[in-house]
Amino acid sequence: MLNNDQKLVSVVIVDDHPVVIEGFKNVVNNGEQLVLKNWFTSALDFQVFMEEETADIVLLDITLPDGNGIQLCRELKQKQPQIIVLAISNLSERSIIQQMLQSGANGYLLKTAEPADILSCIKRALAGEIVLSREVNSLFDLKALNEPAEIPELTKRERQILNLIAKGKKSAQIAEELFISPLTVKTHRATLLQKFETGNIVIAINKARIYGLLE
Amino acid sequence: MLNNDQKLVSVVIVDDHPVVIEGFKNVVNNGEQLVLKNWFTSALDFQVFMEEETADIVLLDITLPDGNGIQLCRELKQKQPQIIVLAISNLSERSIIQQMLQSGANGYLLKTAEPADILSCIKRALAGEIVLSREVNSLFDLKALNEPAEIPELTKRERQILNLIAKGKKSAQIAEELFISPLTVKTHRATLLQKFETGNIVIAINKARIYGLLE
DNA sequence: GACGCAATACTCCCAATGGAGTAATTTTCA
DNA sequence: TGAAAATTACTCCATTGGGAGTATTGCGTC
Repeated sequence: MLNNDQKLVSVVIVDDHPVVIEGFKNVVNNGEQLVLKNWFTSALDFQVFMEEETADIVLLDITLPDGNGIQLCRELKQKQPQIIVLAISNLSERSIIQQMLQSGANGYLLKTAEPADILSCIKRALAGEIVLSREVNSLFDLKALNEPAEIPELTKRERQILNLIAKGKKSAQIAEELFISPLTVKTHRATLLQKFETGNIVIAINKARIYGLLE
Repeated sequence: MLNNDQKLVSVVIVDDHPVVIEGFKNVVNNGEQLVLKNWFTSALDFQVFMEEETADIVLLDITLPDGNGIQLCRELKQKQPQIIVLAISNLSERSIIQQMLQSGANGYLLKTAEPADILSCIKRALAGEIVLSREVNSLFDLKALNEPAEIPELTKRERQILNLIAKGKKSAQIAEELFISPLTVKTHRATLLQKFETGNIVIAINKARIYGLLE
């Protein structure tokens, strides 16, 4: 059902699950004027591609094995602000949605959203709207989401160590694995507790999980 | 590429993400003789359907909003042992794969698996093999996965305390909250570590989460 | 009423974690 | 190239957690 007087809209998908990409292919193919330009299962490949190329819409998973979507979105929007970025995620935590929108995303879609809902969001985002998929919309007020929220910014090493802690490894094991002193692990651990504003590593892990900083 | 002298293989998909279902539709449509019979985004709907109907293959997500796949698989296999159940999941935790296989699943696929890998697994499962997707296979030895694994049986109090620990509360806080001695909390904590066969409470929490013992 | 089990509470001892600093070296990037 | 940030490593001290054991009370149930 192509409308000849409107140009095609190119879409790029970033998600570490090939099956999810297959799913979005279906959704995109059912959308008017939408053409899938490329897809990626890693943040790095996507970044390399975006150095040279562009797209009209990027569907961006926020939890990727080699990077976090919030950061990715921020960087992309700095270089190519005209691109419409729609975050896709499992998480309906208020703070992470906030973070994503404040990083310049044009919308936030849950992976539990129906294809029709996704297409409607894409269409509205193209028209300049900031969009939330239905379930997110029913949970949060878009206006209220514009208050500032602080997700701690972790360094690579800190994220790496937090992930190991979250897997149940002790400082000594982590030190051995990373060829550093247990005392250094202790330092990172302390920094993590500070950044998450808690004195309990289990709480830090929980927050990190919510914010999508794990895995 | 249908082969007329072989009958069609009916597939049912259970996953709470419509996009993932769309993806599996693509994968199934590219498979020889595979026909998608139905799909569900909730455990309950699936169970109701399976009371009256059957299928050759069930692709079963293990994390569902209203149930856990391990239990679902066990129940399904009791009623209809001929059905080939392939678990699909994000988790590559040894213990959960073990648990799934011991609940009668015919295989375990990661959501990060490539479509070709998934089709190959389906084909081999149809031939009677117990299959693991490529990445799982490289991590674990199938034989080793057949050692018995058990979900620990927790008492009410233990589950209650584990939940509080998982929320990041310390023994002292828990004691205060439950009007018991911190030493009693310590005893329960020790019992939990024993039952989960670990010396690290984070690992106990992770296992409990996987087994659906939390919240 | 005897038995099993859950829940309670304690002992001693040692290892691990958390709090608060200081500081050198290496990487990153403007 | 120079400044800022990240990574490394340490000190001292207090609190918490983990290992191993013992023991009492109370509640179902067979």
